[in-house]
Amino acid sequence: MTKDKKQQLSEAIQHNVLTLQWAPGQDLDESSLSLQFGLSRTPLREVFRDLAGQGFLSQKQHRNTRVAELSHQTLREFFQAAPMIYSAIMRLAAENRTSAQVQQLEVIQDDFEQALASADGQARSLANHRFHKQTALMANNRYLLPSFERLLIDHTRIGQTFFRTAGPDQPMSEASDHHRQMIAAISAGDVARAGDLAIEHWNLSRAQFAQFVMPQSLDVNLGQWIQGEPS
Amino acid sequence: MTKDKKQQLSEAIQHNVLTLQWAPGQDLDESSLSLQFGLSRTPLREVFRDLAGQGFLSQKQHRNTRVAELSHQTLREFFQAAPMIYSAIMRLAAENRTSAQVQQLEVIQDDFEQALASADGQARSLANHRFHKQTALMANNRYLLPSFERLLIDHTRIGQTFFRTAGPDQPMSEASDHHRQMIAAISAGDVARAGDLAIEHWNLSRAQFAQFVMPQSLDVNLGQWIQGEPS
DNA sequence: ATTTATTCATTTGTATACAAACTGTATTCA
DNA sequence: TGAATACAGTTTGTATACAAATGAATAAAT
Repeated sequence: MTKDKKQQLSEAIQHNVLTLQWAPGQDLDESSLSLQFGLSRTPLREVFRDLAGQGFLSQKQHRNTRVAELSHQTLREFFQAAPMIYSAIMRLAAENRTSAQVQQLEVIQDDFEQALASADGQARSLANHRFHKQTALMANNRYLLPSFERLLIDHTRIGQTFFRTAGPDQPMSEASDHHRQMIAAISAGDVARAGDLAIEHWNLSRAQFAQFVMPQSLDVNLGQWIQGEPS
Repeated sequence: MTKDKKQQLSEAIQHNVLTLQWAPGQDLDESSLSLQFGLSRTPLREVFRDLAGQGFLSQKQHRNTRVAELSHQTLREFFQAAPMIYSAIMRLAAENRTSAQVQQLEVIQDDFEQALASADGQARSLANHRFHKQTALMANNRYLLPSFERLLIDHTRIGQTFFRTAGPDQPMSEASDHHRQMIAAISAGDVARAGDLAIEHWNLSRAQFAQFVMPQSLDVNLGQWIQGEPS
């Protein structure tokens, strides 16, 4: 049953990071985790390295491994990159998708809608994560993937706040609508439409990001970088 | 003198991969390398993992680590992603550069021109690599960086053919011209111009890519994807 | 003769013991 | 009292021995 312990460990860490159960910047303890998962430190450290490479964790020489930080410098960089990469992924997904992948995406979207109906913020957020991850799989481009995955990690972490608080109200169902339209565009191979939808979908997220950042960086002129490049 | 053996090993591997001294797909041997660098397998394997995460190497479970492959599927994906990412990096470099970084870039460009004057294809190619890597550093965006670095690795590997064969002739000095213009645009903070130059510079590379691919995939309709998306 | 098992050698993966580096506390000296 | 230093405890990094998995070669069977 508990086949691949490394895989299990990796997924557990990813889960804890994405759901903010482990806070950004939080220290990880090798020995306690290795005890907990019945692994020695050697393979555990390999998992740490992989996840650091993917953007879940961060490592420095002779210092303990931490959950990747989410500073407002990070967020600035996020906003500079996200629309472009999301849009490119969506376009490529429309171009390269297979019908099996589209079916899989529909299943994931069903899960997402079910999660929206529930009160479980984590379930909502993770279902949303899986949706976008599937689009990246469909885009099938190894060069874009690592950047996209990094963006998605932080997008999901920031989105926690949003998915946690709200009921099944306005912006939530709007996001779900977008997903449905994306599936249609991808399925039809409508590259331009898929790209536009990504931008539209991402614009919807802006409010929630501002909300997340606001309390902890009042000193920053948000408008300057929320709306695009400083002139 | 030989301070950090892991760092040395990592750089040696990167060098061998980038210069094609290790061919794409070639197997690496843990025990012989660990002997050669005076490191035990544990830290050596950590270096392997890091470099696999960065796109230099590739790993599969219970199989030996290899130099990352360069298939023509890879190249297709390369062409889909490269112009966009290069252009974005160049724009951000123009936006975020510091004067110290610009100075550093000028030093690197001097090296590049010196390398062009020499007959050493590897030196030329690596100098070009360093130039573009510096622009990525200046762009200062952690989300874009991993994709850019992957592109640059394969760009450099493919470019070997080009830099090896030619003398200090037409396209070579044109590339150098572009570099100089990029420095000017970045230094002036001219975001749009920097982005355009990236596209222009990249278009120059197209011929050399076609040349690289041609002999080993005669069965593919090159025109279809060299020039952009299939319609 | 071709396919299917079985064995053995090689290579990858894991556990553990040991070495090096860092962190915080206590002690010394001005 | 305050700064600097030394020391101890903890944590990270490395070496090595051992276990598991793979692949090639041989033997067996149809």
